[in-house]
Amino acid sequence: MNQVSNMRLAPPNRMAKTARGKITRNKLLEAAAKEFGEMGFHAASISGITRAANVALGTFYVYFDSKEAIFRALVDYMSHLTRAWIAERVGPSTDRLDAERKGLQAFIEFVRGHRDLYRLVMEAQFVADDAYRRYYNDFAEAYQRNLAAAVARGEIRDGKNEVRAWALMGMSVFLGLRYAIWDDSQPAEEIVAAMSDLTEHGLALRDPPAKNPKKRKRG
Amino acid sequence: MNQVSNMRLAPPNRMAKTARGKITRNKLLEAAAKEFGEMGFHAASISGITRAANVALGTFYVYFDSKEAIFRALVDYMSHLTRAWIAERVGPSTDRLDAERKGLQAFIEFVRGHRDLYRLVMEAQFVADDAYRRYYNDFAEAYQRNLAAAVARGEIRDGKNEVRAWALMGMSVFLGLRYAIWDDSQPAEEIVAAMSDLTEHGLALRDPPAKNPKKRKRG
Amino acid sequence: MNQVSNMRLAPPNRMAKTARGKITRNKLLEAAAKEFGEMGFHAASISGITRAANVALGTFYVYFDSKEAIFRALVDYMSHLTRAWIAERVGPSTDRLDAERKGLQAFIEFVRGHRDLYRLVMEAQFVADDAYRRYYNDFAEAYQRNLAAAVARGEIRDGKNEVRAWALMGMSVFLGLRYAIWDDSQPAEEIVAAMSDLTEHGLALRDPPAKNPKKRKRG
Amino acid sequence: MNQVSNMRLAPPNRMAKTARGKITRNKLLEAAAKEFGEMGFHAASISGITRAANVALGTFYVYFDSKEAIFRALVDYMSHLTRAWIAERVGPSTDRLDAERKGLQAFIEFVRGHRDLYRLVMEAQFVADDAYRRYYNDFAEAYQRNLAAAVARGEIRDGKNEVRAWALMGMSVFLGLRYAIWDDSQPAEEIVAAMSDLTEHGLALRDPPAKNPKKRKRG
DNA sequence: AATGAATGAGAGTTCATTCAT
DNA sequence: TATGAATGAACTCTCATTCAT
Repeated sequence: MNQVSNMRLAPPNRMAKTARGKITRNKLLEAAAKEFGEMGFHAASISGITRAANVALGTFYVYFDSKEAIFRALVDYMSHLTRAWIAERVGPSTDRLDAERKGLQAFIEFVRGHRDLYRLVMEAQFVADDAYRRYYNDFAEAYQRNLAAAVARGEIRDGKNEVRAWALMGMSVFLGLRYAIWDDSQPAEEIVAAMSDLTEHGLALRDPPAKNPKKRKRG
Repeated sequence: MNQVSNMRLAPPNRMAKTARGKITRNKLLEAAAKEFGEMGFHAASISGITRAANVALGTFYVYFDSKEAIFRALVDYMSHLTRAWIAERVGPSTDRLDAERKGLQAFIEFVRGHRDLYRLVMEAQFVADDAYRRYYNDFAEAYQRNLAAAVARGEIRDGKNEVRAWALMGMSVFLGLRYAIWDDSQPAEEIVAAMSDLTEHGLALRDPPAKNPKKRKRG
Repeated sequence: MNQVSNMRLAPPNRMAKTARGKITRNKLLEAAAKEFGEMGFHAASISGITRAANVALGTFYVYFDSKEAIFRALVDYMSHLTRAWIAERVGPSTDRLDAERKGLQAFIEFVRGHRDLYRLVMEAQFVADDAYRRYYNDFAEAYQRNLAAAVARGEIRDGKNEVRAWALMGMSVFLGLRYAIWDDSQPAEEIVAAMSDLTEHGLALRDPPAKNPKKRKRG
Repeated sequence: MNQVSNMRLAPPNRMAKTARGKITRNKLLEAAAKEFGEMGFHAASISGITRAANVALGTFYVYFDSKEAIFRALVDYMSHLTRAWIAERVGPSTDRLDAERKGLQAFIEFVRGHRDLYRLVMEAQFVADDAYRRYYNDFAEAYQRNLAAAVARGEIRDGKNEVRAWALMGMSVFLGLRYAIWDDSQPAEEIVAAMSDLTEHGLALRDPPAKNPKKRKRG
């Protein structure tokens, strides 16, 4: 459950100067992740966080400027964490369609394993809009680049990659919400298979229903 | 901008019995929609709402049980409003792919015209999760039914319609966020065209990359 | 001791709309005057004020925006109170020197009777500097006008009345501090007599020390 | 502006034993003078002081017992500084009226050059009342002695010198506030001239309005 | 002598909700 | 139906001070 303890980086704000300080700071980050994730930003309280972290109330303000500041730190951290997780599972140089499948699979697994933390990202839209936008804009840009590269390699059809990136992110996010956060009973593979079919071949019939079947050579 | 005044229904809670009462209740709903949309649930205040509605503070509780109650009423109302708007623009019996195009177009237009109100729906996830789930579950069910019917009619390929429904909703929502709420400068038609291409034909090359390049007709 | 209950005006901020409201507001003003006067601005607490006023904590903020706001209200109020007190005792149309005597006498009596309240005015310099300046600037202007009028009437010698006004105010304030706030054992009349002698005739010998001692009648 | 570094004395509290210690202590005093002067006692913070002094927070308590302690040290120091400055400029043995003029001139110049530090003295009334009283009592006593001596020398009229001392100090303080701290645009000489005229000759006409107008030479 | 992490009491302020009128 | 005064729990944040290193 110790979802934040494996943070390699300790996001800025007010850095600790001693080892003890770093430990305390991390305890606070972990406790905050838990509190925010479980109760939401507004229901979470600083005193709850410090209680969970086993430090005095004032200690919080030694390391963070405000409730919002630690929240932002966590959102930014999640950005790295999500990307790292997915990148690791997608691997370096697969073809795009395979990467999509692996990416969604990794994403769903990630959300299932970090439900609370992911909730926090979604709530950022209403607490730290700029951090939220940054999170998805960064993601979208990388996505777009990957799509463009795949087009260039002749792996996928050409298209408006920016829109595609946002559409694909939206899919993942909603599938994550529905099949990871709300109900994780279905095997990720099934979700992935269903979505892959959609994203790869679309809804349309391969040979679109022709009025006059004879005329058809193809689309 | 009087977005709520044309509410036909006045959602439950505490119905007004007199004409005067109905007017007051509607003033409160409108004011609340504006306040919640502009400032978010937590930053909005009852006193802000009553001030905007030009009634005394106590009057609020004549018509609504709590801050959350009026918020829920608005979320539910939005559900009807969105669906009505889209249904009207998609029309009765088009083929599914066309309906998808029209539906997304209508959705983007709707969000662009009701930015604040739509924000409120998204925030529901953190304020009234059940209302939020209901909102999307209802949507997803209808969506699923439509897809199933289209499959039955032989209009689209078969597939796991539940997943498809959530994926397609996610696309719309994210495209709405990106191209309606954050930046509405691009013509909706372009977004629709780009997404349609994706949802209809997918990313994969029409003739999937053949082992033997000779066989390819186009690439 | 009920020093503020005889306030006729209730300074603005957030006016009460009902009789009950006015009463509550005045209770708060009285309690605040006492608290600020006795403990000083920083040591005084809102909860102390509301406790003394016998209302709930939140009630304070129904009538005042902040701790500073009620403090300012009291400073401004003191300005009126002081002036009214003195004006009443000096009477309408005496000659200037007599007015000075009566004014100082009234001032010392006022400070002796409103020690705490007067302390509050002095502290304003460090809490609400603008209110403090306004207080003395207003006073100084009136003073200056009176001096000018007296000069015009041939009652007193001509001179730079602005400087005179500030100097005379300074005298009064310090004598008030020393002989009213710190130690009120000496009869006001004696202080007044001593200061009048100074302000009327100055320190210099009546016949200024002549080069030629013969001319001196007394020394 | 290094106003405190030339402190010869380092007031008690906790003396430094090493040269390094003395330097640190002085850095703290200087930083505190600046912080208190600029922001006032309550808005100033120990951490602000140590930051300005470029030492760690804990170091403060090596040299001073408390925030109030260092404040007091500065008030006492100011007492010496003010007196020294004025004494130097008034010189040893002038006649009293001339000394008054020179004294006020020196005082105004001093305040103009040490605005912040002087502010600190005034605030002492609300932070360290005893130090404040000591400050002015000491001043008043010296003043009184000077006046008595001048009376004895036949330089000035006899009168109640204690009251005179407080009155004259009040004048100076208020003129300093008005013409040094709030607005220093007017030449000190003009202020001094105007006040000297008042303190030397008073307000009254030289030949007080006689019953028998014939005797009047002027007015 | 110097450091800086840790403390925790206490402050001002907000605001949904209640209730007497 | 409408009012608006009153409530008080709960919150975030500050900062002088202590103490182990």
